[in-house]
Parts: sequence; structure tokens; C-alpha cells
Amino acid sequence: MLGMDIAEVARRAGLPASTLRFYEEKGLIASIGRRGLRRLFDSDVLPRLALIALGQRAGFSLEEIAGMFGADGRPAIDRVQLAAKADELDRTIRKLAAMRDGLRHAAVCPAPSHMECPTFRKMLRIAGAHRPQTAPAGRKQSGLKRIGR
Amino acid sequence: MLGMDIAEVARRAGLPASTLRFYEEKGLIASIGRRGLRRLFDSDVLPRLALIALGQRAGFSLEEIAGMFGADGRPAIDRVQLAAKADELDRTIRKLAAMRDGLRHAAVCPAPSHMECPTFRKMLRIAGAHRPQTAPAGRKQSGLKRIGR
DNA sequence: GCTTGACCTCAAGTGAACTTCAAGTGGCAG
DNA sequence: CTGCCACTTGAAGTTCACTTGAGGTCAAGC
Repeated sequence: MLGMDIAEVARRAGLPASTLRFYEEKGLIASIGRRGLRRLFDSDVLPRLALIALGQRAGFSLEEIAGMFGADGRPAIDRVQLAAKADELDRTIRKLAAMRDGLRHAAVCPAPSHMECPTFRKMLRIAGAHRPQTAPAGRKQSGLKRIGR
Repeated sequence: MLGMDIAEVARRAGLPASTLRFYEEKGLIASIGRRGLRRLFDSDVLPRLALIALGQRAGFSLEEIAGMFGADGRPAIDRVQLAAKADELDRTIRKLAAMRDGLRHAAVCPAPSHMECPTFRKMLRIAGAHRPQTAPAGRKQSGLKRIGR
């Protein structure tokens, strides 16, 4: 098929065309040429978009994701970075699980107010604990964002 | 002690004073008065801030969190909403766990490129699966954000 | 009495990730 | 050839959660 146009990529990836153009501008994807004004994309853009979506879910920023593609255009992901992200993800999962259990308890808790429930207060302690004030200027952006649209 | 000033609240909560002023403006917290120009806060602002932090971690927006406080100023959180959020959190956790396992595998995978690894490709499928294009205009903001700073 | 420093207000700026808009272009049907 | 319409562009706008900056006030210390 020698190249899909942006509309087809958009349809197949479930993303608006504007997002694809935005990604191209950011260097996350590349078109293989034009037909008239229209971008043509190789079909390998689809797994690449899947990888981008994956990276986003895993908490990488678009900029970080862009850095994961080597010069050859194929993913060249640093294995150390991957392991670090996995560890970070693991810590996040633990916190979220504690949170989920707390929420679930609060949803059925017989205490008249959530504040009187020991489980709820415990959850507050977990949530409030150890916030390292490492934000000197302009959002640190190392953590997870916008997981699970 | 009849009221801490903003600096003390900031210190105890580990938040900058600007954030506290911002939260007050948004109706998330309230000062109990002034000493001169300076805001005074009751000590109950601290658990309240913990609850706000918790809500943020659990994926609620500040606006949603503001809606969780009843007229009496005490948390009046809808139990149905809590359960729904717990379920959402649970789905997110499952995805993240799959992701973590995939990342962890990729970090040690012997395949020359990640793309040639079946586990990695499987992870891509998980990540790329079923994106409901429910984003008509201007950020939906219902998902998790900024978990685990 | 003057300086200092911590607070005050209000407006504007930041950053990520997009979306929206106005104006222009290209290919194809009629 | 003309119209149409889906596409193109670059610039500007949007949202969220804050932060920063300018200019002001006030209580305490020297």
C-alpha cells in the first residue's frame, strides 16, 4: 500500500490527525513523504504509536519517549532506564493499591464521617507522608501523569 | 494555639505558601481569620490538606476534591463515587502491573531489539488496545494525573 | 524613625499535551 | 473549468495546577 495518509493512520490508531501532526512536529513519528500536501506514513508508524501510548501510560513524557528512538528510527531503549521505570512503577502501584483498599473501605465504612474511620485516617497518613519538596521551579515532571485516560 | 500562620501550615504540610493561598482561593481550605494581614489557619487544615493530597493521588481534580467537602466543612464524600474511583484505580493498577512486568522483561530481554521480543510486542498490544476516543474538546481530565511525584 | 523581612494582593507566566482557527492547497467529480 | 471538500499550514488558544513578579503593608528590631 506504500503509505497511508494521515486520515487512515488516525483511524487505525484512534488518534485525531492533529495529534499525529503534533507528534511529527515533536519528532515522535515521521512521515515517509507527501502526496501533494498530504503526509504519507509507513505502516510501521502504527506500532510506533502503540509504543508512544505505552510510554505515556508508563509515565514517560513525550520528550522522554522521543529520546527512546535511535537514529535508525527503531526503538533503542536504555535497559537501565527501563528497569528504573519499572521500579518506579512498582512503587506507584503499591501506593495506588493502598489507596484503592482505603477507598474501597471508605465506601462501605459504617463510621458516620470518613474522618472518624481509622482506616480512612490511615490512608490519609499514607497519602500525606513524606512529600519531598524537590520542586524548585516549574514543575518537576518526573512522575506519572495522566495514566489511564 | 488558636491558629497557625501560613508559614507554619506550609512547613507542617510541606507545601509552599503560594499553594495554600491558591487552595484557599479555590475553596479547598479556609482560614479562620487574620492577624493583621496574615491568615490564620485552624489546625484542622492539616488533615484537610492530607485529604486533598490523597484525592490528588487517587486521581481526583482539585475541583472534584472541592466538591467532596460538605457545607459544614467536613468531608462528605459520596460512597458511590469512592467505589467507582476504587474500581478505576484497580483497572489502572492492573495495566500498570502488566506494564511493569513488560518493562522488567525488556530490561533483561536478550532479543537484539525490543521490537523483536514477543513479550515487548505483547505489551504494545496491551498498551495500544481499546483507546476509547472520548475526547471531544479540551482535555477530559478524568484519569489519573501526577501520581507519585 | 528607619530598615528588614515575612506576609499581602492581583496579574501574568509556566509547562505538558493537545485542540482550534483562519487561510490556503490539491485532486477529483461533474 | 469549476466547485467541493478533505486536507494543509502556523499561530494561537485551552486546561490544570501552580509559581513568579511587582508593588504594598505591617510588626519587630536596631
